[in-house]
Amino acid sequence: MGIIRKTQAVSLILDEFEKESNAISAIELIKRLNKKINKTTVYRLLDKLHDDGLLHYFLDFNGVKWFAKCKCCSKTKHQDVHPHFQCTDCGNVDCLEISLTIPEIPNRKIIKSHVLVLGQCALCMD
Amino acid sequence: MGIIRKTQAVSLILDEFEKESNAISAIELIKRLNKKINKTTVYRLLDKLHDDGLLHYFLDFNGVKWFAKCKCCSKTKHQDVHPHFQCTDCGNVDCLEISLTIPEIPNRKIIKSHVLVLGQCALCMD
DNA sequence: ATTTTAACGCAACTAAGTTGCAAATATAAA
DNA sequence: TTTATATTTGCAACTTAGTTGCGTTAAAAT
Repeated sequence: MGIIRKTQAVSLILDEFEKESNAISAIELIKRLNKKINKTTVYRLLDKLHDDGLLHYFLDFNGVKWFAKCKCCSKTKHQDVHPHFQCTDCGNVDCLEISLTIPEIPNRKIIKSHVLVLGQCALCMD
Repeated sequence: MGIIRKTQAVSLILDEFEKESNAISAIELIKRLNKKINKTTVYRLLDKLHDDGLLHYFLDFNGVKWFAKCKCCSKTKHQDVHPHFQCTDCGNVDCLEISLTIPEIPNRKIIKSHVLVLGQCALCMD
């Protein structure tokens, strides 16, 4: 697919990711842009932005889809393979700036892996 | 919660996990036991078996719930923290017998983590 | 300015899982 | 071994997150 036209909806979504350093769930984004963009469009654009390598996504502990800006992905390959962290208290999700290496596993060809860490973030810790 | 009565439904579910060494998705289990147990009951019992430390569960790349026998969990603590592997071809999921250590992260208290690996299993590799 | 084609909004749908409640069944008590 | 009590079950209806089809709107190419 890929983005072809720079529409108003595309800018609105990209704006949200500009002013937010954390990841944003699809649900949250739909809430924020409610009345401005239809949820179908939000889902479709998130997909396209992912295809274009502008965003990456992952599922949290509840199976909900979260999106975040890619720092080093191209249209062809999503290089951004880092763990994601979800706070039990505030529910916020962000990308961890560490890289984990999954060891080779006999008799299996690893394609990719997802690491999701659950815990308390700095703000919720005390 | 916890299992209190050894009912027919409980035995049927435990049987499925006896004859299957891999993980089983809730959906698959409901299909297999269709006509024998209602899906509400299946979900409820899976929850209870999890609470009792007999099963552990995790979400796959599609956000679908999978359950597998615990090898070393108690009612109070789920120790079974190992990666899970999903095959792109056959869709089967199983537990990897390796343990990964998530490094300490500054300013965060880690509670638990999920590692999900996607790839090809031995049977689907050639 | 007109045409072409992609993007959008809406309503209706799907899939996975949950909830409330009455009926059935297991266990405890008599 | 029957009766009483309480847990389990099945059913239908609901919820939540996300998807699909299609007619309309809006970019952008001509």
